[in-house]
Amino acid sequence: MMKLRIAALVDSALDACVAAGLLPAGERPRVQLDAPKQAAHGDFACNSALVLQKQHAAATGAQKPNPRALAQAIVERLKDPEGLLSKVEIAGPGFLNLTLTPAAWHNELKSIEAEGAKFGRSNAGGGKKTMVEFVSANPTGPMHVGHGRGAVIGDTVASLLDWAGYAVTREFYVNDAGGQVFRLGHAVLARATEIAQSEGIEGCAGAPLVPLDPEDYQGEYVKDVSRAWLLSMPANARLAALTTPFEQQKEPLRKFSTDWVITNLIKEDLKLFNIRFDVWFSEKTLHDKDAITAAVEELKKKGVLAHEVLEKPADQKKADKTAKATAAHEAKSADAKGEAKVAEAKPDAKAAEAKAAEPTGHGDDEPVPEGKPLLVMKTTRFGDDRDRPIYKTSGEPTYFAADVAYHWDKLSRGYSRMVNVWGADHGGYVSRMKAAVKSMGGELEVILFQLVNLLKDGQPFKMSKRAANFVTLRELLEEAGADATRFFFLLRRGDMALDFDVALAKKNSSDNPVFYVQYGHARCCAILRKAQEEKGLTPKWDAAAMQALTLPEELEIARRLLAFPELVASAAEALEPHRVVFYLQETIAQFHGYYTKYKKTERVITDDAAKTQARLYLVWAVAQVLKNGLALLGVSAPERMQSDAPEAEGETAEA
RNA sequence: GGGCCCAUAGCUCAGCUGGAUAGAGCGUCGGACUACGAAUCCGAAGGCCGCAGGUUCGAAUCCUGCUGGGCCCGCCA
Repeated sequence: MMKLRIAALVDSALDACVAAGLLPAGERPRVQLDAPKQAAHGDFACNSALVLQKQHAAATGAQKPNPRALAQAIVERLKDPEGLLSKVEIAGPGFLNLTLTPAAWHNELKSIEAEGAKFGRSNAGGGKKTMVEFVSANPTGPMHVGHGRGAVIGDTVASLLDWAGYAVTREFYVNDAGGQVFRLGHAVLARATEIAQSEGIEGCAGAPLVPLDPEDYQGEYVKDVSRAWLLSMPANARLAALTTPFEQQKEPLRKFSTDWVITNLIKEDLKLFNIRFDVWFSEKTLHDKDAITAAVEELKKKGVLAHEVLEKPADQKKADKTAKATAAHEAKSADAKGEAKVAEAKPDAKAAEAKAAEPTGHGDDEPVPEGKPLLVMKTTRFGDDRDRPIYKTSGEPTYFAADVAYHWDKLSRGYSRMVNVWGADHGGYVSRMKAAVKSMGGELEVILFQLVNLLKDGQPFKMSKRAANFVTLRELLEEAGADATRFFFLLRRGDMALDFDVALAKKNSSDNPVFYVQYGHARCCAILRKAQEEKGLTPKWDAAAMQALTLPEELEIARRLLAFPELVASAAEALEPHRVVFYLQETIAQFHGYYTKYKKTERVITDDAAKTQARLYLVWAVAQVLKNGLALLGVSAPERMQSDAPEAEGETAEA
């Protein structure tokens, strides 16, 4: 990377300053080069003289720091054996403004051709074993929009880390243990007895109705599971299954139901999104192989466990809390970490509030006996505000305990970097889990993403027929298409709430950011096509011809394209995929500007062979970088845009 | 009551881990095609970077305290 080469030059100039006694020996902040906003400030601005002004003063015995003098000393010692620099200026309080020769950029552009689809990758991560755990939706129902955002952020962060040279594993933690999955099983049985009567499925006659419990999952999809369950067995076995008490078949029901949901709902949706997981990790296997007791043993050795009587949590507005809990439950919120609720209409919250007022006897948990000591993890020592129980009064492990065991497992599998992607509503879980991982000697990074507001032409968007309160992810995908959905989910920083306008996402015009970028790519392709068809020209890097790239806009584009690998690396480090989105938008905007400005005077394809060859290569390079960036985001880069004919509704699909 | 996140142009948001005169899109107003894709571009107007302190060569960025908004605060998962 060009920046690193220049930084190295400055660094050795600083060494020379040390040798001359102008700076103290030893550690110093690394050389930082910024891309200046002003073109007049050159290609890179270096602040070393400002950063080191005090050390300089101390070493030279000067009364007052004099950054410009230091800058001067650096410039005098700056060696440039390759002749990369055309101008070095001291500016302002003591910046070094460095300008490269056009030839330096021309030569560097060759790397885009050399690396092709890999341009943008680096080995910044040094092959470090890294896990990104994301979605981890409960296998109890369809994914909703909040899961979608988590899925796209997680997948793209994983890609970013991969591009930045980490050895990445994408993992889905399946919460197939605990109370919720049995509620699904019970719902499936109950619905099956309904269907057996209403749909006259063979071999079911005479089965009594099992009533659906108010705590069971109410969604329509449960009937699909029930139907599949009945059809999965021979007709002559159905009546027996329908009449066997739930308690006696809860485990097989659980298994069938969660498997079905994962296969037919979750995996299907992820497929539409083009997301593949490397590992599906079942929570149940942790229980089955006693991983929790094993993890507890480890924690004991580390001295982070204790027996404690837990106090009731601090006072809260009770009415409010009950209302919320009910509302959330209504919409099925006892979900694992992939979730961020879709903004829901106020009326529902109101309804829930009203509901909470009546004594519905809703309580999915038995009263907890107080005053009994429990085995807890001392997470407060690591920044949590409350110690967390490992086992419930009933003796069962808590969800937290399983998660601790799970992360212990991750650590023992050798993941030194662990990233989890959670919805903002799990914010309260972060410090606890970080504390737990820290006590086990690891470090956990958590990306918390905020909720999604679905809009259509600025108005709240509603459509769900199947899942009472939520727009499902699949509905959104069918409405907006995978490309637009992915792009829109990445359009904002994760810690910002996101307004997702479905109407905008479908629009074929430049106010639709996905379209804008894809169109830009297609436009470049159109130029390349024309050159091929009319002149038989193929873009390729040619040292002699490249000298024809002299327009300032052309060099700016080159500089921007060549900064792509660095951008990817820093976006990966910050775990911020939205940076790639902005980069792509800005890059293509710059190209459009250049193109329009010169379309009458300095066209790409002319009779000037060298200019044509050089510009063709530049256009090709723009397309290649856009293509790579879009690939990184999981969005297609079409070579032609579909015409906006009124009947054409579909998504432009291209790999 | 406590914890996490957010506050930047009329609206929606960037701001590269502390750099020089704070940027983009939408919206408003005014312009540019006999086409290598006008599905685009150019220009203008628009700012107390929520408020008040602090840190330093230098703050939208870091620290503290306020104000306003979101999420959360079970032995549930």
